[in-house]
Amino acid sequence: MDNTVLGKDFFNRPVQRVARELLGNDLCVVQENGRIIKMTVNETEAYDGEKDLACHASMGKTPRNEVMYGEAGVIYLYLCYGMHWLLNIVCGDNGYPAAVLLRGTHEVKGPGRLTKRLGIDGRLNRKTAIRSNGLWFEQKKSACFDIKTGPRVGVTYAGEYWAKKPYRFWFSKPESSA
DNA sequence: ACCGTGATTGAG
DNA sequence: TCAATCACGGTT
Repeated sequence: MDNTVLGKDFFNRPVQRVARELLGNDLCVVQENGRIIKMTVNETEAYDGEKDLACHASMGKTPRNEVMYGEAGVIYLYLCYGMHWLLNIVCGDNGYPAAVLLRGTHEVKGPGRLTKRLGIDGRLNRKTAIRSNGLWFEQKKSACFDIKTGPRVGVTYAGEYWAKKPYRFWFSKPESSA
């Protein structure tokens, strides 16, 4: 009984919808030692096109953000503040720059700590999120309910309109009511 | 609150 | 070339 792997069809949709529906599914990574880590996604953010002033593509295509203009389901990993690798998956139609940021799982809170725990870095940038590349997503049957939305983190520079957009999505385990 | 850290970016 | 900026996290 194979778990369903989320593929291009899943990510090739409006990024807000992908960000919301990715919650509750498993992020899977093969470590250097061959061991597989699986964690439940519980926080995401949507970055939606050149019009979105918080999106890396807001200034048009550059060497760094070029991958966002490509095929859905491809990994976008970039170094933030010189220290932290941030994991994104390209979403939407080819040619339209959008991506969902993986901000956290039930096991690890924070986008920088997440990649550190997973042991991933820029080597995965521009690779497709499939098992043979060592990073993929598996659909989980467990219900994901009570999804919350709110402003994205650390994007005040984008101006009030885009900074306040409810493009951040998260939910809590039933056990932890807090 | 403030700072480490270095790639990225646009300007000169 | 150069300096400002930055989708963070740890410490004060």
